[in-house]
Amino acid sequence: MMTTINDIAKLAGVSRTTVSRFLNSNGYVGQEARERIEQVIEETGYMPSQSAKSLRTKKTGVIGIILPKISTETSSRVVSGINEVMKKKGMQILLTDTELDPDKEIEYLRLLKSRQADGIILLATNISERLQREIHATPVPVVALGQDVPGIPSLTYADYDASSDMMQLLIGKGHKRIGFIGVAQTDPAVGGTRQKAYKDMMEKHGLEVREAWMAEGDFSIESGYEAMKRIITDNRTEIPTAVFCVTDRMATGAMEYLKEQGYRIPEDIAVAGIGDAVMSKYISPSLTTMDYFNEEAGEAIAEMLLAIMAGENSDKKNMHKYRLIKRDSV
Amino acid sequence: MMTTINDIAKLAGVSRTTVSRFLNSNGYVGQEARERIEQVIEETGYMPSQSAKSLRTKKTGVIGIILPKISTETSSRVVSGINEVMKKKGMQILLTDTELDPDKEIEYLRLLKSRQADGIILLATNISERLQREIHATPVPVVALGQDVPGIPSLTYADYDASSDMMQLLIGKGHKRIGFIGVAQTDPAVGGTRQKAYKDMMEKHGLEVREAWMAEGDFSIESGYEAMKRIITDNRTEIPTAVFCVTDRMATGAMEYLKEQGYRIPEDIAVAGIGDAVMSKYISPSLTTMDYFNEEAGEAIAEMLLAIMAGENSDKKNMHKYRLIKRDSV
DNA sequence: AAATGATGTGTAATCGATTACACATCATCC
DNA sequence: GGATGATGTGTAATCGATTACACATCATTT
Repeated sequence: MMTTINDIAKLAGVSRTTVSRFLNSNGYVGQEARERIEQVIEETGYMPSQSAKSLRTKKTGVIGIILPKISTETSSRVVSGINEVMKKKGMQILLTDTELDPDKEIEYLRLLKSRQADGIILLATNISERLQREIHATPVPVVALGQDVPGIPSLTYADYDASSDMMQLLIGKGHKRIGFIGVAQTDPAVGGTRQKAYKDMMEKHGLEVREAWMAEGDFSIESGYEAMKRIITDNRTEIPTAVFCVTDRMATGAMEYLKEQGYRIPEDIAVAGIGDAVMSKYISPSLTTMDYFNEEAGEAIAEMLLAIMAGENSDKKNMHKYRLIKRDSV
Repeated sequence: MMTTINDIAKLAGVSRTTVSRFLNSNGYVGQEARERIEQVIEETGYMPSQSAKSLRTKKTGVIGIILPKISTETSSRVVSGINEVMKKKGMQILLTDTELDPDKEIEYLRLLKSRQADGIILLATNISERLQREIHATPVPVVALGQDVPGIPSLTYADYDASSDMMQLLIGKGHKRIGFIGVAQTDPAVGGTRQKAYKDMMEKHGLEVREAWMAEGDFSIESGYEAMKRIITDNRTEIPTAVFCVTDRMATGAMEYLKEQGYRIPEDIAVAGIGDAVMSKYISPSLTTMDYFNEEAGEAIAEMLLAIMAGENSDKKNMHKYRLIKRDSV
């Protein structure tokens, strides 16, 4: 069937040890042997079995990625960045998708362990005790992106600062009644930190944080639409003059509702998002948002993982840069 | 270090054969042995080594995907669909990204072969001789999505019909001067077929196919913008009254340019795209486009691959359904 | 000329699983 | 009560690579 190192050895008239040395370019291999092996490999199209190799070396050349959802813009940018640096090291990427289910984060951690991934990048949505225990029981390096998971190196987005800056922009424009569309608190970064920054900034500037101006969505465009609808219909008299949405998708949904109802953006109500989805530049009005440089973040976390795999004793907690993109919705 | 099947056997006081039988639930395992093994596994958190398993069984439980570009909406939808069906079978996905480089398609085919993927899904951008030869030399099933690669089963989008339908819509609205923004012919499906449908339909309805009304982009939004610009500036007197773009991204770019120049869409110029990018619904005016059901296509190609892996002698060439989405840009 | 080190190659153990085969034991059937 | 088949377990070969170790040859050094 598949040609093996033994076949190559036989055909080239050498021992498989020599073939192995040739393949891995370690140890000495004579000119003659080298040429014969080269030729036989060429003829047969031989490729070493990774399974056999991994069994011996304990290295698979694969790094696992645990994503909350495969088909989101953020995920694909991050994966692209990770891939960018990993492929240079000849490493492949094994993808898993938790579909936002915390149990699956644990399940996939186990799975990647059994597949002996050389390292794991976790885009967590929670930081439960169980998850932390499971990570601890993982013999290969695990790093987290976007969420500060205690005990492991991570690269997080500067959610607090970015959200504060966005609020600052809104407040600087004179807005007093600012609404908020967030997500569930179980997600510490997106649900927790961004909301905390919102509240802190409101209080810091002596502005009222009114429950009725806050609504929760689930990352989807539709949920942004519904959240906005709730805010408007629950506040007949005093509706907000600006709304801070924690994602661009929800901001897009919110804008849809507002436009439908005849509100002018930003004259009647300003809208801000986070994430710089491609779309945000092309909707009308274009959306003021935060660029989180997801692809670069992917590259950075990959570099971190690589460094740790190379033995660097890293316990780093890094924060990634961000950039405010002012457009027409504010 | 890692606990192995031997450790489990020793701790449970049985042979590793029995443990293996327990793990794979084949052969008989007595009640007592079963319980002891169960307990030891629980205690140790043991997970069988996939490398060792694969070495023996020749099955890795991994299927490889070769993508032209990881971070596109199409790719991530397709991958999501593939993942959807693969995970039910306990299969993992190994991603590779050719960055639109035909040589890499071959390189990754080799790589996936050496990693002994159980099957390969190829989202090809070309169908060169070399590629076909390499596929032929691959001992595991290879299927193609989106491109009809001779000699292997494939699921293609109904590019000709979909494009014809779109042209029909445009022509039905009374347009006579219809422009076209395409991509390089090296991509048979997107570059070739869609353009052919455009030309055929023009001719069929006795409409002039003017070179100056056709421009080529590279899938990017910016290239759509530039292509539109070229069409407008090269046709001072007789500009098209409609433009058919082969992707939504390029259509978006084209619309940007038109809006910038003060053209009204669709009154002055109608624009149509293909792909139903999320964005297309939210830009102004919303874009008339074709839904290719990428996620379902991903599921379908995964099912095809699975069937072939299960021994079904499939040589099928399927075509995926599509749906015209009429919105406001036409 | 003997010692030394570089060069080149092979033998055999090993990684952690699966599985064909052999061998017990025990209940059931005629 | 011996044949039969189901149940339960172990021995050992095997998958395809890597690598420690041994050994041979040859050139160079002293």
